[in-house]
Amino acid sequence: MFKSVSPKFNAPLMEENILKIWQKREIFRKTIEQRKGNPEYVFYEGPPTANGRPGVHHVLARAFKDMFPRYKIMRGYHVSRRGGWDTHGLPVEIEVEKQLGFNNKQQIEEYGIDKFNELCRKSVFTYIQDWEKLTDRIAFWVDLEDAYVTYTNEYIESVWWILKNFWKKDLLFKGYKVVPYCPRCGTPLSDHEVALGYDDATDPSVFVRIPLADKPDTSLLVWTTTPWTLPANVAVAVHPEVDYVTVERDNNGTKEKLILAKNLVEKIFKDEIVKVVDTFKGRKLKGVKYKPLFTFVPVDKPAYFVVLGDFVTTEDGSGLVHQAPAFGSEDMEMAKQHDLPILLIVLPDGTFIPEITPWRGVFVKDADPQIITDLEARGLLFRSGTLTHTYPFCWRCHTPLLYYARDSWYIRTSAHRDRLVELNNTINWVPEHVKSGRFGNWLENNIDWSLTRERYWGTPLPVWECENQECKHRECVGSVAELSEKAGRDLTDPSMNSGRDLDLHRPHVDTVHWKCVECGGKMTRIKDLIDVWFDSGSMPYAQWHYPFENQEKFEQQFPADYICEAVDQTRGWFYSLHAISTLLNDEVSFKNVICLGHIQDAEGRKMSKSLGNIVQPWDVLNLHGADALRWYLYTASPPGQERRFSSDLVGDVIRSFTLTLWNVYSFFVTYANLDKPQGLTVTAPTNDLDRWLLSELNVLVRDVTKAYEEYDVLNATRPIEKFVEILSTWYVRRSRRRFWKNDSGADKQAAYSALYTALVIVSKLLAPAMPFLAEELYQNLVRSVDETAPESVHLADWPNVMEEFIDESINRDMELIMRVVSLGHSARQKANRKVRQPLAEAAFSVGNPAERKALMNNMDVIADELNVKRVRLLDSSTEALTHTIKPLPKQLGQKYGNKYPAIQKAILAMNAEEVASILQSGNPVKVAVDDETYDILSDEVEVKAMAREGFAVAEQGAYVAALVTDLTPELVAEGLAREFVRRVQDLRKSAELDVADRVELFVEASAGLRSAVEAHEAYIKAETLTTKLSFASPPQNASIVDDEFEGEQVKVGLVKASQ
RNA sequence: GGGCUUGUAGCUCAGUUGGUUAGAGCACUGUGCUGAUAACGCAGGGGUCACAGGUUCGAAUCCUGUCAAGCCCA
Repeated sequence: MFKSVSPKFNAPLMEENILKIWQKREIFRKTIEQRKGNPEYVFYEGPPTANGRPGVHHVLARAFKDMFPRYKIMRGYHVSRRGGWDTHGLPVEIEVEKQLGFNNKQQIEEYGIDKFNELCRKSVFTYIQDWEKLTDRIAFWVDLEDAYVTYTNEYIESVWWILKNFWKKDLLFKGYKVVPYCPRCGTPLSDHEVALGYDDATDPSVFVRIPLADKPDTSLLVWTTTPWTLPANVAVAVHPEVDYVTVERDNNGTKEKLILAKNLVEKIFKDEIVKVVDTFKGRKLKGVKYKPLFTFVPVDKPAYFVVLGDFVTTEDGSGLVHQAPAFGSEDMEMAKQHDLPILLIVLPDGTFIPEITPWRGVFVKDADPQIITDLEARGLLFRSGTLTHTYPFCWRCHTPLLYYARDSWYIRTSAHRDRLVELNNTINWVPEHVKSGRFGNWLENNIDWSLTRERYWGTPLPVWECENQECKHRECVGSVAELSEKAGRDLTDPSMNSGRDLDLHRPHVDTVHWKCVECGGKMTRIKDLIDVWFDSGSMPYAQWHYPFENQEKFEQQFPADYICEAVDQTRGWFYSLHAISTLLNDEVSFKNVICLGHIQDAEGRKMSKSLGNIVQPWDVLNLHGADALRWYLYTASPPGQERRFSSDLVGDVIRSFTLTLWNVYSFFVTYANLDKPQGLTVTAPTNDLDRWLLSELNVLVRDVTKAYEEYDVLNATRPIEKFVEILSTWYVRRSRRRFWKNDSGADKQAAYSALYTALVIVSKLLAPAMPFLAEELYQNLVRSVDETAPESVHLADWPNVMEEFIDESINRDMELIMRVVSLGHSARQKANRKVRQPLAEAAFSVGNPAERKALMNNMDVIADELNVKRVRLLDSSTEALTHTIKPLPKQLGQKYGNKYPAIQKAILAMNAEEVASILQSGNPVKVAVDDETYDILSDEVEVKAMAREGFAVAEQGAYVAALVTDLTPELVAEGLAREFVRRVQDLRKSAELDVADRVELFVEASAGLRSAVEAHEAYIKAETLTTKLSFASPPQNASIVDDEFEGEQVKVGLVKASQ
């Protein structure tokens, strides 16, 4: 009937087999095709770069990416899950540079951009097989055969189309950007490169007087470590909220006044006595004009006044910050805000321009002493010294970096700031705080998107400029056709392009020129590439080569219902997607997003190569399998939280969850194959356990479904664990005898049906999260008996909630039963009465009438679990009871506020029995405190009944279990019989008999035990499948056990009976 | 330096509008149960709820500050 199931469980082996089945039957393809024509559910794959090996953090993202499409497919949606690869950018170039032994851009240019880019193109897919293997093994179903690739001409053309669109809307513009720049290498450095080169440096530390324009005796005191930037000064920044002072002091015989931050006075003047003549907030200085220090370069806009900036600190310096927009990014921001002039007084080689006459051609750092001398001569120098601090150097040549304004192209995202925020508010973020927190704040403080990258392997910025310096006419190109038209030849036709196929990368695209329409000059592409994030953010359009092809496909696949990446993507992919779709379509590009936390090692440190604490995904997969790994990632902590990770933690999943489920499954199959039950569908269960199980099962379906709809991964998974636990430890354990029964009556059938239904539905609920185990169960439980059923659990429909089975009261009642049984066991333990020894009676006290009723209805279950002859309620009318009372702080505290402590004290001072009897009759108790009387109601005090004597008692809250522990000779005999059965069962097991084998027993026992065995012979024979029990010496071939218990001796011999 | 997040038992995590003695699972110890189980039941040890103030009758929870960790930005 069913394929027999080994109780041994080998996850990796099972999973490999399932992989083969999926592959052979093309299940993934079928999950897509089967739902063709149904509503679309759209998932976007954030493209990874394949030029590094995939790690555990990639498994994390891919596991979360996988589960919702799987769920939606089972709900009947059509989900095409297209993969993608991010193939451009600096990391790729750095790989190739390493390979070639290069360490600067000049070497690349000498080597040839053409050849260099070809190597980049190949390098991108170095590890693609690793990626494909891992993706396959963890069952991330994504279409990699038809994946989009960002370096293709088609992809780039779509990106160009988007840029042209922005150009037409005046959203693409040229400006300045201050970047860390190496004057020797002549190149800006990426953040990553800057981080490589920090070192200690000794720089000048200079305080300068800047006299006010209309009060020459008063100066701003300004501090800088880069005197060479002073000739480019155009403003001074102060913090609006910081206190500033004007101090008066003696300067070589004349009085002078200086303005500086109040709390820096002591630090700057040390022992010198200065007179504070005025104190004021920084904002009062706004707009105050001063005399420029230098006037080498004329300014074309208002300059030389005080501006307000939150970035100003009073940790060092003077609290007044000199602003040279060309040489500091904060300075540049201030320049944009206040429309300040930008004085570019340094050439790309790091020397001053000719206009700076005294120091023309001098390297700026070398000019520092001369500038200081000049200031001193003019009486503007207040103090000069040196300062040692960490400063970035070029990691290649150790030249100190300059912060330096370079031409840069921007997208005017700040013009749509409000819309970016509005649209973001419609997105469902998990966890929610990212929406208004990290991502929302970022949008609210949006600055224009700097696009330019001065590199080689990336999407070229499609802007051409007239070489004529007088003209500089610019055009943006939005398609290959447009470029061909301008160039006057079909760029896609190799015969017209020196035999070359079209390639939109450098250097080929740079060879396309045309005549300027304004002046007839030569149009040449500017050299810039664009930020790779623009590539990935264009993916909704560019993956389809939209709008040049696939318009319908695009319409159907935009926007995404769901995306998922780690939290570091807030300003990466999440932003680039959002910004592009907002500016282009005025729409969101994704509706739901799970933002994952990072993975740390078992000690909570981040995983890094240098610490050597990286967990390799394959180590975990080979040991525990993909399901356990996935399940761990889903259930361990909320998705947005960073999580500690180790192989051992994944192993716990197997022990605590997988094996429990496997054992239930194996149990079912074992017995079902013996009994061959007829029909396994559930109609109207009559057995209480079945009714309870099916009720819990459908609550589970309801809750898990709701959680999936809300992208709540924890609640889509953890409740299944809980259900499987009670399925195993309560339902199966309580139902065991129903399956053992010899007859095949209706009750047995019902038990099979209920358990079967639970297992099949669990396998479906599990399918999106544990795709392998779910399939294994489904194939055997469903497919092996029903060839018309869907071929795979992943082609099956998601289970519907059968509301008619849900009965909250039966769930509550069963929970109560479990609770009182647990208390009963506790009482047994205290009385030192083991469970095998039957006891006469257990009595309980419970919270309310409904619970009393539930207890009465389930007395047989409780009696059986606790091995007692009788179960009843503790009853105050028939036995002496004592009561305890406990005032409840929640109720009384909220009602009486600060009078609560006194009231509580007063209640406890009263006679507990009196209070209990009043409250139990439903009347309020009157309590007097400080001349006031309060009515205390029955639900404001907990009353607990306690049996006074003759019982072993255990309690918890309002619940009490009391056992009668006195033993009669009959009870003792029955206990001995059960001990005897236990020995025989052990013997059966050690003799490796089959579950259904019949045996003969030969017994030698001391007198007490012998009479107990005789008294319970029928019970013993039935329990142990014994056909004949004789008090005689066992034969030679018997399995034998000798034992002693409860003061009795026994020797049992066991022989398999001839049937 | 700024923003966001996190800090509860040896480990992984719950903890509701502030309210009884801060919980669960794993691990450990004891004990019981078992013809599905690699299990399971009961009990025990294990806590400065990161730290310091504040609000309150009452704070793991609310407020302020500090420390530590992670990410992003400067």
